[in-house]
Amino acid sequence: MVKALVAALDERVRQAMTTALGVAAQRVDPLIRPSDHADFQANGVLPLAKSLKADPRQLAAKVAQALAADELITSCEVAGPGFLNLTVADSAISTQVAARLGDPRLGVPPADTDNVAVIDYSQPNIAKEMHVGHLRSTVIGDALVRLLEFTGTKVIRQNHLGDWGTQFGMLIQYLVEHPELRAHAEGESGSEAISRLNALYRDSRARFDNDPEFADRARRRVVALQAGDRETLEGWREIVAESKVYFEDVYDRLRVLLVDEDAVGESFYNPFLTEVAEDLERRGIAVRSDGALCVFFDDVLGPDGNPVPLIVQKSDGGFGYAATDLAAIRYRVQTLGANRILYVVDSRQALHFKMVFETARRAGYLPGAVEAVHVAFGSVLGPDGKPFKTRAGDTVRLISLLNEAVEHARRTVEAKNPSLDPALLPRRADEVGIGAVKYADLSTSRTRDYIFDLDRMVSLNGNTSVYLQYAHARIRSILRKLPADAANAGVHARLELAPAERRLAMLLDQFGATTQAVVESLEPHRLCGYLYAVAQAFTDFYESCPVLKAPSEAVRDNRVALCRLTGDTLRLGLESLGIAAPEQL
RNA sequence: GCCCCCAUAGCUCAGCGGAUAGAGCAGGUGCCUUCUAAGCACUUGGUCGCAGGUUCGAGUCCUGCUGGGGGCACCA
Repeated sequence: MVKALVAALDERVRQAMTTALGVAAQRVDPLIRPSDHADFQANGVLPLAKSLKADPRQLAAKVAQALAADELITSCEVAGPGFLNLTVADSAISTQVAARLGDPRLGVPPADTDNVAVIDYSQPNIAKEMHVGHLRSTVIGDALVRLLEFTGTKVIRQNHLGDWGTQFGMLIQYLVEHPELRAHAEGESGSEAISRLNALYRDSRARFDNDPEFADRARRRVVALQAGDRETLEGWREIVAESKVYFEDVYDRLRVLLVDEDAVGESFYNPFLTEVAEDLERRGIAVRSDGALCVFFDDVLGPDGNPVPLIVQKSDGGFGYAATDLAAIRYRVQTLGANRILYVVDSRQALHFKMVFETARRAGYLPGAVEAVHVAFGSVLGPDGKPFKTRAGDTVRLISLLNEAVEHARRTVEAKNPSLDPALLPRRADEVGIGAVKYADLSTSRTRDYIFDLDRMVSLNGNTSVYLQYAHARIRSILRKLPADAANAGVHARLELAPAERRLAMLLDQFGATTQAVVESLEPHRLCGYLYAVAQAFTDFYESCPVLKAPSEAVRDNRVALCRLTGDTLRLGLESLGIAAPEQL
C-alpha cells in the first residue's frame, strides 16, 4: 500500500516544525493542502504563531530552513502571511504513479476494517410501482455501500420493504375471490409482474370503494393476516414474491447490488413489536396517552404548543412504523453487530428519525458507541421546481424514466459513433443512459432538493457520467493501439514531467483521501467532483502530451503509465458509484 | 408557534477555516491531414440573501433577521 504525497508531506513538515520550533509544534497539524501557488501549501504555522505570540513569517522561515531539500521536496518558500509553499520532486510524483499502477485498489489501503455498517435503503412498497422517489435512496445507498466496502467496512444491506399494513387486506381478499388472478407464469418478467399487481391494486381498490360488503371482508382479512391465518398468509406471500420479481428487475436494470437476501421487510419485525412496546412501557420510557403508547420529548411540539409524541402503539393496539424502526435498531445492533446504522431516506422523515434515535438511546437499544445517521436527501423536483409529476399529475414511474434516458442515450451513441458495432448498441445505450441518470443524482449535494431534468443529464456535457465515460474510453483506445511490448513498461522516475503530467499525477494521488472523505461525510457527490477533475486533467494531458507519438520511448512509457492509472482510477471511481465504464463509447 | 434543509454568475450547481470564489449550460471568437471534436483554447458574466460575532484569516463556523422548501398524535 502506498502513502499519499499529502501524508508524506504531513510527516516531513511536522518533523521540520518540531525541529525548528521545539515541542510546542509537536502536536500542531501542518495543514497540508493542494495549492494554486505551488504543488502544496502548509498553513499550520499561522495558528501556531498565534499561540506562541510570535511573528508567523519568521517562524515559517525557520521551518523552511529545517526542511532541507530531499527526494520528496525540492523547494519550500515562505509566502503571504506565513504560508509555506511546497514544491514536490517530479521523481516523487512518478514514484507514486509506479507504486499505484496495476494494483486493483490503486494502492489505497482499507482503513476501516473494524467497522460494521448496516445500511437501509431503497425501501419500495410491495404491490406498488417504484417511482422517482425511490431513485435517490436506491442510487445513493448503492454508492455508499460500494464505497464503504472499498474502505474495508463490513457492510450489511437492508432493504426495508413496505410489506405489511392494512392495504393487504384488500389485495388478498380480492385475490381469494378471483382465483384466476393467481395464475403465476413461471419465468414471469418484472414488467409482467408489476402490471398484474397494478391491475390487482386498481380492481381491488375500486371494489373496496364501491362495495361495502367487500370492504368488510377486506377488513376481516387484515385481522386474519395479523393472526397468521394460513390461507391469508399464502396470498400475502404470493403478492410479496411477485413484487420481488419486479424489484429485482428494476435493481438489475439500475445495476445496484441489492438482492433478495437483503430484503428484510417490515413484517420481519412483527414478532418483536409487542416485546419492544412492553419493554418501553415497563421502563417508563413510553407512556399511555389517549390510549396510545407514546414517547415524548421536551423539544418536539405541535402547532398548538402541545408535545408531539412518537407513537409506539396505536390506541387500537396496532403498531405503526415507529415500533418497527425501534425493533429494527435493536436487531441491527444486537444481532447484526452494527456500529454504524445508516438510513438513506427522504429528508422529510427527519423528525421521525430524531425521535426514533432518541428513544432508542433512552432505551439503550442504541449504545453510545453505535452511530445512527439519517442520510437525508432532498426531494426530486420537476423542471418547474415543483414536485416531479407527469402532466396528468401522477407520480413518475421509475422504469419509464429509465427507458426514456436509455432511448435518449441510444440515439446519441448512434449519432456520435456510427462505427460502433450495432450489436453492442443496446448495451452501450444502457450503460450511458442509466449512468447519466445515476450520476445526475449522485453529483449534486445530497441534502438539497434536486431538479430532475432529463435533457440536461443526458446532454452529455459538463459534469456528467458521459464525460467521465468518454475520458475512460479515450484512454482505453490509446492503450489498445499500443505496441504489445509497450503496454506494461515501467515508469522512468528520473524523467522530467510536463505540467499537464504532474497535475494529473498529483490528482490521481488523492483518490484514497477522496473515498475516505466520502465515507466519513456520506456525500458521494465529492467523489463525482473528484472524478470530474481527474477527467478534466486527463483531457488537458491528452491535448498537450501525445502518447503514441511521444518524443521518446521513455516519455511514452511514463505517459502509458499515467493513462493506465487514470483509466483505472476513473473505472474504479465510476464503479464505486455503480456506473459502468465501457471500453468504448 | 416550534424544528429541519436551502440561499454563490442569466440558468443548473461545485467550493475539507487559507492567498485573486470555480464548473457546466446559455451568449461571443477560434481549433478536426494529428492517440475518439461526446473534445479543447480564449471570452462575456459575482454587493457569495442581510446584519452582527468568533478567528491571524469567513462563501465556509456561531447568533439574529429576511426569503424559499419541508415537517410537526394514532398513514407509512
